[in-house]
Amino acid sequence: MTDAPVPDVKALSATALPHGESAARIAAALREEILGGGYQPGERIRQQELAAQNGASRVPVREALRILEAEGLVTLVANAGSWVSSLSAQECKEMYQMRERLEPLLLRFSTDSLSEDVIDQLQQLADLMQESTDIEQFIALDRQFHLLSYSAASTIMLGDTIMRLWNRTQHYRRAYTRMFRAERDDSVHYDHQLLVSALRNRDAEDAERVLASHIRRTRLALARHPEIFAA
Amino acid sequence: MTDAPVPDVKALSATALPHGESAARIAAALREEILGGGYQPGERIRQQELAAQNGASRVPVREALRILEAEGLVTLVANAGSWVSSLSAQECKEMYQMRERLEPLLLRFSTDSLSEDVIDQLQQLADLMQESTDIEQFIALDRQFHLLSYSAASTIMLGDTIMRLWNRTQHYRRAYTRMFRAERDDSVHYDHQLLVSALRNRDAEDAERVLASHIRRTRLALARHPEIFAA
DNA sequence: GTACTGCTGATTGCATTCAATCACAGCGAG
DNA sequence: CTCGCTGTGATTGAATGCAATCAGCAGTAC
Repeated sequence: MTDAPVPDVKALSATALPHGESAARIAAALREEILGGGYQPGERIRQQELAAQNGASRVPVREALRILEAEGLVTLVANAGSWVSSLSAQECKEMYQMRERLEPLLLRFSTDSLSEDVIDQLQQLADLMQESTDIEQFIALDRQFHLLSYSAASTIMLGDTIMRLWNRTQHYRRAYTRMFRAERDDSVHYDHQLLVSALRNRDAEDAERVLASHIRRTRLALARHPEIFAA
Repeated sequence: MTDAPVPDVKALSATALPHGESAARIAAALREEILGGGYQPGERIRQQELAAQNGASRVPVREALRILEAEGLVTLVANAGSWVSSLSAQECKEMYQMRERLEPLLLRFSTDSLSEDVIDQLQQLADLMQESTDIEQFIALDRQFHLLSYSAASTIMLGDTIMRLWNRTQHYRRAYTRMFRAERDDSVHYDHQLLVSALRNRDAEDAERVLASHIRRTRLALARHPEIFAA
């Protein structure tokens, strides 16, 4: 009972995987789990449990937790444990203000190099989102849309920082989306369409402005629903 | 010769320090060492060595390296080793562009809450810098000046991100400072004086503009000296 | 002389093991 | 009944030891 329940599967996957990537792999798995909603903010993470799930010992798990701590997704307290990070309304607002200034910059870097193909894909994603009824699907499409619009930018830290901002606010964006659907606010979709137009015209200036407004609008909408951050 | 040369001191400090903070402590020590110029970009970091220096085993050292990797100060490659991260001219430019957009925001958050005392200190630091002849001292004062100007802002991720940007570019700022002294460029000092004035007037708009120009000017100056990034 | 192969030492990656710390239940005193 | 104390179980922190991997070099074949 104290041993792993599926030792054969564990051995199978362990031997198939390369030596020297455990920490990164575990971190990636946990990250996906958190972003996907499998863990709630404030939920405790037990090292032993994670180790068993990934067929590894606690040492690489601890390294993985350090990685996610640095990304802000997990909070570690010495001798106490680790929890999925949660945000206050204030912190979330701050991150949206950062996004408001950073993402237009990344978009500018991307605009000129975007292929027509990718812009077509963006158009499709925007249309799909407008017709989407499933919340999880909408969340995924929205993320895809924006990240794809940045995909032609070859940056190091800027893209990375923005990814962190997206990840840390992911849970609250999901909570907000539930509200948004109730309120039937279509401005999000208009923003997306305007963005695609600006990109097609290679008008970086306009694209920056539209994107800044888009993020700002979301920030203000979030501010109107402080109940999301009740914790 | 393979053992630690000062086992007594090691034991002394180990027992005096709390249990459960090793990784953070080692990370902090290595961070200071890198920022202080003790390590050069591209220099290799050996786990065993670091462990011996800090009187710990390699396990917390590995956690510390993961922390610094996430901060961008260290680069890890599986089964190969870890090195102090180095930047290309392109990456450095990118980080300065990020700073150009983010730091004015942080300064805005800080402006209203800065006490007159702190503004006086800023004035003193600006004056000291102008008279400073030692490069290391100038670097330290400049860092103090800007971080102090942000000190009244109570942010979570914004301040953190900016600190990372400062840290990752620290080595190249040091290299640039050597150039700057040769070129006798005083615009840096004028910027600082203008910044103090704006803060004293509580003119956040003006402070933002001055700071953005200040950072932009440094970025352009760095771009004129690509030889700094020869690697 | 050059390219390839196998070996050796050094270094990293991870599992195991033990020590330190904390949370909490149960008990007793006021 | 409330407050404080103590002991036990659970959980984390870190040291040790072994396996996996890599870099460099000697030796050999061509």
